[in-house]
Amino acid sequence: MGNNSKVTSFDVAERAGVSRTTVSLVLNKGETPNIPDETRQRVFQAARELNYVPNVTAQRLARGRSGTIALAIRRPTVRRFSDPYLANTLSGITDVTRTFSYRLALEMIGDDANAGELHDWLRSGAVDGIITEDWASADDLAAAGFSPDDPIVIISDRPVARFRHVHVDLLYGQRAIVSSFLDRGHRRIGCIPYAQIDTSASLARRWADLHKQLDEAGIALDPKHVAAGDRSAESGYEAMLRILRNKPHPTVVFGMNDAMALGAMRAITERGLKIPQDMSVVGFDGHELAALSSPALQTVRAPWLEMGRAAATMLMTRVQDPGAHYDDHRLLPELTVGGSLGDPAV
Amino acid sequence: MGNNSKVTSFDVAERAGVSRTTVSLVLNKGETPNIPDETRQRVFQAARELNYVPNVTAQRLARGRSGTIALAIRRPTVRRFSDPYLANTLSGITDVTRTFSYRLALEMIGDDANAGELHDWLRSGAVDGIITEDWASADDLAAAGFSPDDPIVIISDRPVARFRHVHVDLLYGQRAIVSSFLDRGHRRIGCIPYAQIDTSASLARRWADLHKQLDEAGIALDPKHVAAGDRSAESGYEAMLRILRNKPHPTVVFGMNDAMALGAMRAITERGLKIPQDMSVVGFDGHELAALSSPALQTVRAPWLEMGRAAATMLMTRVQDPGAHYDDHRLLPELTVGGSLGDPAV
DNA sequence: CACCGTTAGTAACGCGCGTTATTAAAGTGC
DNA sequence: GCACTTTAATAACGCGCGTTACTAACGGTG
Repeated sequence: MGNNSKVTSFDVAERAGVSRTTVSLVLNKGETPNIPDETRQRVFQAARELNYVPNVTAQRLARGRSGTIALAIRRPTVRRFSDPYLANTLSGITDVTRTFSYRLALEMIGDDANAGELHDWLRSGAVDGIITEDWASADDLAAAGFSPDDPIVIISDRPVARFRHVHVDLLYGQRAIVSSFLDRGHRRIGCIPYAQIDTSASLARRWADLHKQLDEAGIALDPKHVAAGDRSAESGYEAMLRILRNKPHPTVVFGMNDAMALGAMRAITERGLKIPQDMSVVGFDGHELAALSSPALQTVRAPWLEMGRAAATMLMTRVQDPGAHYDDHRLLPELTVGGSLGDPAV
Repeated sequence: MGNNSKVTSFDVAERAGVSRTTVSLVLNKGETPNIPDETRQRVFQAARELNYVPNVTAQRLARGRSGTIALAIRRPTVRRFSDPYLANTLSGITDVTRTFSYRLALEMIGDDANAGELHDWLRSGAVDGIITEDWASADDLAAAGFSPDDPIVIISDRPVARFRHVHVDLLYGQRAIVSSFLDRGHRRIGCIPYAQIDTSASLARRWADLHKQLDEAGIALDPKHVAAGDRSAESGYEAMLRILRNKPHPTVVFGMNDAMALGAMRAITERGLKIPQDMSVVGFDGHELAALSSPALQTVRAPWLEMGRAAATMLMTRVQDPGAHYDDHRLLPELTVGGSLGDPAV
């Protein structure tokens, strides 16, 4: 319906027979001593009649705040997949921003993203704070100009010195799942890692720690038992087919995310092998469908939802009060037992 | 590191020994006739030395554009699930916004969301355009003040008169999947719909059309063969258990999304029934794991990624040129054949 | 020398609103 | 009736930048 052309606070003021200042005071301040109720009502009515909507850009400029935080997700262009990480992280964050009346800007940045871009983005005033993830080290951020006092929260798989962060201890979770099959005596270990390991600090560390843990157990990964996927279930299926081409087969296969692990299960059973009698499979993520496979996939549930909430809460606290104290936040993945893991086949 | 306090274009101008106007011209206009190269370089250098980053809020105010589009997702607070819709829609949209150097604001609005909020949001100048979804009718939007000329793109399961929209013909897809089992002679139909049917126009239409299609085939749904879920696989599992409590069993079960259908498959096989010999299952969505179940789930793949791309492209075209012509866009889900559908059990 | 086009650059306004400092009028106490 | 406080409201500035219209100096031309 018409009335499209901009209505400004000036128009409201004119109609209410007051000054723009008064309009602004009435509309923004809860209780202002010097404005009698009668005047307030006049302003409200004028605003309503004109269907006044403040220009938020102007408000942001005047207030010096954008009322927005950003989530900078590092992610190669991957698609056609179902994503527990994204869906739950976003849910957790928006839960919090909503209670603060803040908006969320979503930025998908590439693997090659430069911390400097993030810093400029913050300095540009486009956002009041940033949640970001998966940096090799806080040094990258410091080098880009970030100070620990800046409104930035880092989601990381390990503690981040000095910076605000949410520590989701994926290595702890991975150790748990790996131990779960090592403890049963598995020695021939198959693995389906991500192909893009070198583009993600977190994946690189998981990969390195896996080797370390196996080393400690006196086990070496046979390259023939390793085939990478791209995070999709389909790729896990294909990777498993490659692994199955060589004998002896591994006695257990570790899919580094649940989707790939589930793909692997499919490949294994298609070959006529029984899980877990002939071969065990374990995953990592907490995909909702992991519990429904036959047998149920043994995995660890990563706390994506809680992570999103924690990161957003920490950031909003900082945004509202620059001097706010913060507590380190560590979240632990949780082992989920499933029938896909059994004793090693003889 | 240091240098934190705002550097404005005024500072750059001062350092370069020119006026703010010149700075603005140099930094924004590709070629400006009246500025000799020597001056340009001085400005660039001053900006670099001062580490100048323009205040985007001020730019937005001056330019009258926000450089941002919004995705308003209608979604009840559901969590801990994997989401092909969200992940792929977002991928599709950000693909496009990136090429236009636009930002994406993500707004999770509730079932109860009012189109008026969206309209105000647009009028507030916070965003230059909106992609939204799942409205009962364009009348809701028109009533809220939206005009067909406004920069809004509606994602819908049916054509939307007058408004820019991407028509993802879910009913076409559903008809295809339903026909696929009707044609095989199935008459006792089980169904796992969403519990929140009445909060979603699209779900309500799918539900209504399902009845219509069954009617046309002379079939009525037995209430004992219907149990609702909340979209999660877990809920589909439980719904299926409820359905299995009554005999005779349906010969086929239609899970209205893949996650629930996969949950149902699990419940069925746990009861010792064979799929599809004893009972068939079909789904709807195109979940990446549907193809990997045993047997593979027969379903229809909804084109979420293409939908995101199409919607964003259409919106960006409108944002850049208010008078731009647009073509209606219709996308069809695609039947995916799987072994989970067989002939009706005797 | 008067005229004029060109070059190089800037002053000034506008974007729409928040906020501080100030004014004008009305009320109070003695 | 005067000094003083309270009430009611506004003028004016600032946020940082884009853009238009205008100026001043310069160099050529007849």
